[in-house]
Amino acid sequence: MKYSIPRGTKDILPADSPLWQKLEAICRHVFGAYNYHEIRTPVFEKTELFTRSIGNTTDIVKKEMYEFKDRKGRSLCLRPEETAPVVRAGLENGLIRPDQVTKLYYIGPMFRYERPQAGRQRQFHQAGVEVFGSADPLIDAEVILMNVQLFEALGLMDLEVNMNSVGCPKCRPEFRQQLKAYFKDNISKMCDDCRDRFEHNPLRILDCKEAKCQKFINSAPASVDTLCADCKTHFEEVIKMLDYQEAKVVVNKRLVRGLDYYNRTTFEVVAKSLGAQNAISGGGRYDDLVAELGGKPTPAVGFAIGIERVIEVLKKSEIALAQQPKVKIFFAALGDEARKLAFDLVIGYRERFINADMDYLGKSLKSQLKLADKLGAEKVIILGEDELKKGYGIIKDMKTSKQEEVKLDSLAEVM
RNA sequence: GUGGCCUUAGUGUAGUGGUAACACAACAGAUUGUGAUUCUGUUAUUAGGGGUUCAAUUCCCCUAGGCCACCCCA
Repeated sequence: MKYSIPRGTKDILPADSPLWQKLEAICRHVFGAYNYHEIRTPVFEKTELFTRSIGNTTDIVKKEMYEFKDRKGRSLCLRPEETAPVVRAGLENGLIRPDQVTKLYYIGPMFRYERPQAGRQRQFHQAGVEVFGSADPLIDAEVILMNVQLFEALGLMDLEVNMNSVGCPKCRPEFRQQLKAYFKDNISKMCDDCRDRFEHNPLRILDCKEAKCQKFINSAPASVDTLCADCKTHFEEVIKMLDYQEAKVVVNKRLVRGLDYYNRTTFEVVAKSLGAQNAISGGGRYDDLVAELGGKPTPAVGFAIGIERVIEVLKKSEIALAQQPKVKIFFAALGDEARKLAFDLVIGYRERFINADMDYLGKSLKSQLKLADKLGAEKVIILGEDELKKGYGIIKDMKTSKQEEVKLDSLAEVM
């Protein structure tokens, strides 16, 4: 094959696209019910937007960005995530204001230069929401509940919703210190990755999967125990609201999120059926990002779902696969005269938005009927030279195989 | 970026150091204008490049891609 698809990307073929459409429609439906409005931003942005927001030390920025220079030498990046672009767009267009609540959602492709694997591609799709302007725990709860409702609406089962609080710039340094103090003595006995994390990002040690590290991690201090008074109250309020709504959310003290901008509430939903890359959505609060990107200090919360991963779960669980549209009426014509008439009639049906089709290859009647059958046609109109001469066509019901003769001028009204 | 497995017709799979098999799909036909069945036929120089050999699809190396895991993340 001379041309093949770039590594880590996938074509979404007609067999799958109805499922995508269904998923997107349900996202819009649920987000709409919570009064979120769609925003669409460019797939590329100035590189600096991402280095500022996501954090210079994260893998995303260090080695996963599709960066390029345009013809004027400006450094641009294919977006690896959409929170920063939404903040940028919201600020630039006056949508985000400290004194009002703004609710936005987006659906679209993201790009990260990673080694492909199950549930991980270089171009993948996310649907996400962002709320700006409120620090109220109700908003944290609302966003989590909306996420849960979305998955329920899709019929997903065996999900686990984890949440945690990572504190704020006031109390997180304290937690970091405690962690480093705790691991200091034993870090030499832990894995290479953890030793690296100890230096650069001690919080990440908490979700290491190595057995030899686990025994030390188990009794490590938890972020929720070192929260400052404000963060603690906030966290408790969120939990209270979720309990009140009977949401099945589990507090997971080990949950750490990768992006630098998160503070206080973080959460993620994992699907047990998926394998290593099993997080199907993730998000949290990021109260300092808007100011970091040049706006007035404005609290915010958001999350994103990984569409490919959700699609995988949907396929595995055999949840009602959406159907391709089927042909309602098919015209089998023989001879130039008849084909011309058939074309005229087909167009007429289509103008009324009735799915109609015909043969374009000059096939035999037998082949045309075979095709009609394959397309799932309900009715076939047979137009042969003999019929044409006599001024009628044959209408055949493909289910019952019954045929009847119908006058040509009433063929436009069969369906 | 690291590691393991893999790469044969449209799809899914056999197989052997001597010039490729099966299933499904697709297309065509079965006395010439009627669909799901049945029968027949048609459809591949075995990912690309290099090497070993009289000879490679089968052995070795490289490249590309796929799958899976680590890292990380949705």
